[in-house]
Amino acid sequence: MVRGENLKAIFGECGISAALEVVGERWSFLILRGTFNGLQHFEEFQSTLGIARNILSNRLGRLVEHQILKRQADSADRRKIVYRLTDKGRALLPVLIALRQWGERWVSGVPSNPVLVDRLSRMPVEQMAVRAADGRPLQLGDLDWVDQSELPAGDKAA
Amino acid sequence: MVRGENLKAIFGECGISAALEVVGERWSFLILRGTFNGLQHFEEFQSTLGIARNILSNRLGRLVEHQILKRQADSADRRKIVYRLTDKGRALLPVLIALRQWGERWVSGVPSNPVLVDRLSRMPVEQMAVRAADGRPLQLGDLDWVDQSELPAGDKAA
DNA sequence: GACTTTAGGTTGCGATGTGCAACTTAATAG
DNA sequence: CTATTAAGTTGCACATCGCAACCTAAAGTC
Repeated sequence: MVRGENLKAIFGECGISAALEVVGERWSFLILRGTFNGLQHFEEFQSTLGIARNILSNRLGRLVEHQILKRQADSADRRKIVYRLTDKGRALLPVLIALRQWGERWVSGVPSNPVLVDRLSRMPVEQMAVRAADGRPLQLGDLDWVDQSELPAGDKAA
Repeated sequence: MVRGENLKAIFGECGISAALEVVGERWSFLILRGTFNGLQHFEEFQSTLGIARNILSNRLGRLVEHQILKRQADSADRRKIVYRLTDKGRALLPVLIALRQWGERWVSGVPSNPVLVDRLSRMPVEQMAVRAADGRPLQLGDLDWVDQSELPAGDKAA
């Protein structure tokens, strides 16, 4: 399966290109990481990330445009603008964590400190993995691409 | 937790920046998606992705340099060069799938066809999620960042 | 109320990155 | 032995990035 002539079909419809059009630019992921860690204001992003002001302005604008962040006036100080994650933005958490875990394991080598834990159990979260419906982690060789019509009826999409 | 002064500590050590230095450039993810879907040769990437030849050459070189792909001579045709995923490259699968699922759900709107299924059960894979040790999916509010030293002893890192 | 500082930008300009087309070099096919 | 294919490289135009300086409006300061 997935060889030769039908590659183009797969590629054309793939959600990855769609995602990258929205968050694929340099700095976008780092800005999002910032919001997940509590950054809210322009000057906070600028000083923490060291990004150029014009680029930051542009990226925040694009993220707002794509409804990944929302731009709100700060009620306490009318000079300030608060950038907050939307549901769409929050949904990027698995991507960010998968990227972080990969970077730790394969690039920086050491598990980052602080560690991400389950608030209740205080235990570190699992390694991100592609999983079967029963929770089994799947490797590349355990996967197939099939046409929607070939699915056993009534399955929810992945 | 994670407010104000200790933000910089978190950011500096975060695996996300490490990961992005290696795979954060434009086209890198799309090239990797290609390899996961079976692309192997320069001309295959070029014609399928529509990327400029000089950029493709540069990106493949960088991915090889970072040991995400390996460059092998094709035994059958000595003009051809085969680009293959290394273990480090294969380990990016969760990132790619998380990105794909997000793009499907929040950008393109429709689940992509073909669907990624478990080879054995023929059922679509689970939605990628950050999970507790017991497999429970965790939302942002269910998570905390803690210093390594605060962990109950003997936990494996996340 | 004038004066300074802070927040969130915008503008200009040089350096870097991207995309296209043409060229190269080596191996293979006819 | 000529043509074609694979995998690049080179030159050049154009877009994006990053830095520094500037701008505007709202707070704070006295």
